[in-house]
Amino acid sequence: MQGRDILEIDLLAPLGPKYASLELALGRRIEAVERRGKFLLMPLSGGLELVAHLGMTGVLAQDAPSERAASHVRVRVGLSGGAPNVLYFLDPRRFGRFLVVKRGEYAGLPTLAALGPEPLSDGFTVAAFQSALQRSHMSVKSYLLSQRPVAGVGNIYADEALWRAAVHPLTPASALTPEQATRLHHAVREVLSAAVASQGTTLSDYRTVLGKQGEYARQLAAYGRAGQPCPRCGTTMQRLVVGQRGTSYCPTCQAAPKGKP
DNA sequence: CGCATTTCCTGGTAGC
DNA sequence: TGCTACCAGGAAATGC
Repeated sequence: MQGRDILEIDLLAPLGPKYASLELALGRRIEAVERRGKFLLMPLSGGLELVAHLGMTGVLAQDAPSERAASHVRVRVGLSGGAPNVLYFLDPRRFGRFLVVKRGEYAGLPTLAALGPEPLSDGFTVAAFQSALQRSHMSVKSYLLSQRPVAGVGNIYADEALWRAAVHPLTPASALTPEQATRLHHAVREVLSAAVASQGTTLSDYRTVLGKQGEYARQLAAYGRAGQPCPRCGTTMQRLVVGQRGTSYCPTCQAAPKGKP
C-alpha cells in the first residue's frame, strides 16, 4: 500500500461520520502505513491522513471477500500499481472507522488525540504510568480501557494484565500502590508482547492479515474464564461488570480494594 | 472539566 | 427447524 496512489475510493453505503471525507483521498499517495494503539494511520500526500479502526470485527484485506463476507465490505480502495491493487475494508457490525482528516488533526477522534504511549515503546515508563494513574479517579480497568495511560489495551488484555498484576479491576486508579502500578506496567507489557508473538487472540472470527487464527486464546488466564479455576490459586474466577464491560477476575489473587466486598 | 452512562450495530447463540 | 430475545464490545456522544 505504501507508495501507491489512491485511484478509486468507494463507500458502498452511507455510513455517517465514522466514514467521513473519503473523497478527499482520491488521487493522493499513501506515504506510509503506521499504527497507534488500535488505530491504523496512513499519511497521504497533500497533508491528509487516512485513519482506520477495525472496531471489534473489522478486516482490512487485499483479497476479494468471500461470498459470505461480501455484504460486509464498506469501502473499496483502488490503488495504482500491479496486483494486488485493491483494498477492502470490511466492517460487519459497523463499529469500525475509516475516514480522512487533515494530518494530525484529530478533533473528531478524541481517543486518538489523547492516546497514551505505545506499550512496547521506551516511552511507556513506570514513572509515567504511575503518574498517569495518580491523576485518575476512574477504576483502574476503565482507565486502562480509555487508552489514555497506555495505548492499545482492550477488554481482553485489560483483564489479563490485571490478573497477572494481582490488582482488582475496580481499584481506583489513584489508589494503586507503587508496587501495584509497577506490576501492572510490567503485566501490560508482558501480556501484549506475548499476544503479539501469538498473533493475537481469536475467539471466533478474528484472523490475521494472512488469514491465520491468533493463538493467544489458549493462554488466556482471566478473560472469559469466570466460573473456572484461577490458574494461579485454583479459586473459582468471578465475573462482574466494569464500565459496561464483562470482567473476569480471581477474588483471591485480585483482592478487592478497601470498602469493596 | 471529568467521569458515568448511553448509543451505535449485527452475528452468534440460548431458549423454546 | 425456525423464531425471539439477548449478549458481545471500542469509541463517541450525551448527560450530569
